[in-house]
Formats: sequence, C-alpha cells, structure tokens
Amino acid sequence: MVNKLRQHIIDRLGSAPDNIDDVLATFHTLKLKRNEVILKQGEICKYVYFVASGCLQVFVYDKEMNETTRDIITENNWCSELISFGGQKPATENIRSVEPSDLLAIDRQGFQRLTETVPQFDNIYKQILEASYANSVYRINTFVSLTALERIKWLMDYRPKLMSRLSSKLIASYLGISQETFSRLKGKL
Amino acid sequence: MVNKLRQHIIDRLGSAPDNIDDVLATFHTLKLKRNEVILKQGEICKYVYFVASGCLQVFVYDKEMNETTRDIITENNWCSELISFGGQKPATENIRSVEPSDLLAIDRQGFQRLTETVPQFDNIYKQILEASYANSVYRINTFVSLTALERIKWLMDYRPKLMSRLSSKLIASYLGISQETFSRLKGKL
DNA sequence: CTGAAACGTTGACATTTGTCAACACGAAAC
DNA sequence: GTTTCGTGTTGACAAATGTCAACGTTTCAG
Repeated sequence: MVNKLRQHIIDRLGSAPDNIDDVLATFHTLKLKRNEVILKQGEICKYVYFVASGCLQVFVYDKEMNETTRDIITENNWCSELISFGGQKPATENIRSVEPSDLLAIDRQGFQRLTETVPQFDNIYKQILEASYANSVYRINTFVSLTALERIKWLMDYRPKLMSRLSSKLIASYLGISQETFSRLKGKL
Repeated sequence: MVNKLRQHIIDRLGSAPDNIDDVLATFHTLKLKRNEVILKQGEICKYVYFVASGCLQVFVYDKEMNETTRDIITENNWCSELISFGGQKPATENIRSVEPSDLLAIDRQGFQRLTETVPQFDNIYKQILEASYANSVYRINTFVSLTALERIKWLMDYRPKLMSRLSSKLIASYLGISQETFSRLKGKL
C-alpha cells in the first residue's frame, strides 16, 4: 500500500527524493468499506488522501438534497478538499468511498513540514493542484456546452473505465443528468 | 499601471519582497482595445497576464462555433491558460478583451526565473493557482445543480458588478444559457 | 451624419430533460 | 431461503430551455 505511493512519487518526480522514507512515514493508512463518509460539508478538511486502491466520490447536496458529483477519484490519484484543507475553511463538499478503499492520509502539520523540508514534495503539491485545476477546467468546458448525450460520449472517451466500473446512478450524478435520462440515452449509442 | 501590480503583490504577501522592483521589471506592458484576441485555441500560451484595468473573457467554441465563456477576469486579477503555459501544450481556450484593457505580461522564462530566485513569487503562483482552482470548483458545483434562473441569482450574489458591466450576450454565455432565455428570466426577478 | 451591423426583446414552437409512478431484477440482510 | 431494499428500466406527462423569426434600438465605422 505504501509502495504504491512510493512508486507514484518516483513517477511524478522522475527519481526518488533522498528522504523518501521520511516522506512516506508521514502518512498513515486508512481502510474504508463501501459508502464510508470521510468528509462532510461544513467540517474542516484535515487530510489529503492518496488513493492506493478503490474509489472516492466528491459531491455536494443541492437544496432538495440531491447529490451531484463533482469528481470521482480512482486508485493512484490524490483526493482532498484542497480549499478547505489549505485555508482551514469549512468544506463545501463531501467525500465518500464508493468501493472498499485503501487510503494514505497526511494531515496539515505533516504536509507543511514536508513542503518546507522536502523541496520536491512542494513540487508534488503544485502538480496535484495543477492536475486538479486542469481537470476542473476540462469539466467546466464540457458542461457548459454539451448536451446530456454528448456528455455521455465525452465520459466514454475521457474516462471509459468508469462506465463499467460504477453504478448508473453515480455516473448520472457525475454528468449532471437524471438517472432516467441516462438510462434512456444509453440506448441511443 | 505597474503600481497596480506592485500593490497587488504587497497585498497578497503582506509585505513587499526585497527585490520587488526586479520582479516588476520582468513584466512588460500591453494595451488592448476592445475585442482583441490574445490567445487562440491551439496556440501555446506564452504569457501570464495581470489585468491592471479592463476585462478579459476566457472562452471556447463548441462544434457549431457558439462561444461559451469559462471565466471573466476583471482588474487586479490574473489571467492565463495555465495548463498550456505550464505544460507548453496547445491551449484549449481563447482569451479576448471585452473592454479596452491594460495588461502586464510575463513570459515563461521570466516566470521561471522568478519562481526560482524569489521564493515569495513562487508563493504568489501557488496563490493564483489555488484561487483559480477554487473558482473552478465553485463554478462546477453551481453549474451541475442549478437551473438557469438560479444561476442568474448566483451571479448576482457572487459577482454582482458583472451584471451591469457586461453585455447580456456575454453573461448568458458565462451562465451557459441562451441569450433569449437570459432575457426572459431577467424579467422574473 | 448615416447606414450597416450587432444587440436585446418578444412570440411561437420544437426539443430536451426532469418528475412521478410502476415494475423487474439482483444484492444484501436476516 | 426468504425478505427487503436499492438499482435500472420504461411510460406518460410536465417543465425548462433552445431555436427561429421578427422587430426596434443601440453602437460604431466610414
């Protein structure tokens, strides 16, 4: 489990930082069953998570308590509510496991220590941030201009594995359409 | 014009970095009329811009060549296509002035020199990135769950000045609705 | 100043999508 | 093994939004 993170860091940086074991030791492990909530809207997000295996859902509730999913994070990716984590503000989003998952978590104190003492770790943070941002921009641009059917096609191109891995309900909420519409449009492919 | 940037940097950092004049000298100025395009989809984004005055629109074309606007940047904010700029990849977005504007531009070489030699500048970059990201997340979560009317209300709360400052056409494209729908719904407030 | 072009509004209508309800199916709980 | 619950599908209908067209107004170039 820790080895997955080790490999991820090496891949990202091209080579291992000298004190990689120190970096890894700053994380603690976390095993989740299906449907465990690890962050609730309104709380302060205390950790940045590395998903070693499994799958997390980042979502919000609208005023009728429908869920809409902003992001779906699968293994070998990072997950957090960075705005809450970085600014110590109440989170505007919820995070939940949609599969049994293994996570590595780092708290703010550990995170700050590493960004100050391990220059390469600071780089990794920038990379996480850049990737998250790129992802968001991509998503906005698809959302604003695409119809429901086009969004489904987009998902099949962009993240094809999600289509078979996740429930229709979750995918529909990720695409911002109703479950029924999703079910109907799937037929028209 | 340069003083606006100086003030912005001081505000962001709490105090001026020692070599602030060196930082400022790395930017060059740029005057735009209305409707000048400074980045086209497919090109590599060469600059990060600080908007000293005026207003920029970041937008994409869909396949019918309709514009949809991902972001609107007004004075004292930063604008770029960070993914293209950082990764030297073709831009997926266009940038255009919607008002006569004064910009301060920094190229990649200057940017890298500053992030390496002026630690506080690296911090500013992180802040730009974090702000851009926060903004995107906010926008996704409103888009996915709000109706056209709710989006209009959202804009009036979130960025009320834009409503009076910009054309209906531009606002509609920012909200992801047609100009006609926007016109009709404005009546229902 | 003047004409062309872009913009904003409104109406009529088509299309897309959501909502509610019913039902079949399979997974999980007991 | 049976029951229960969540999920996925389908139909009927309602609501939201887009499209096309017309027209008056504003803006801007010449």
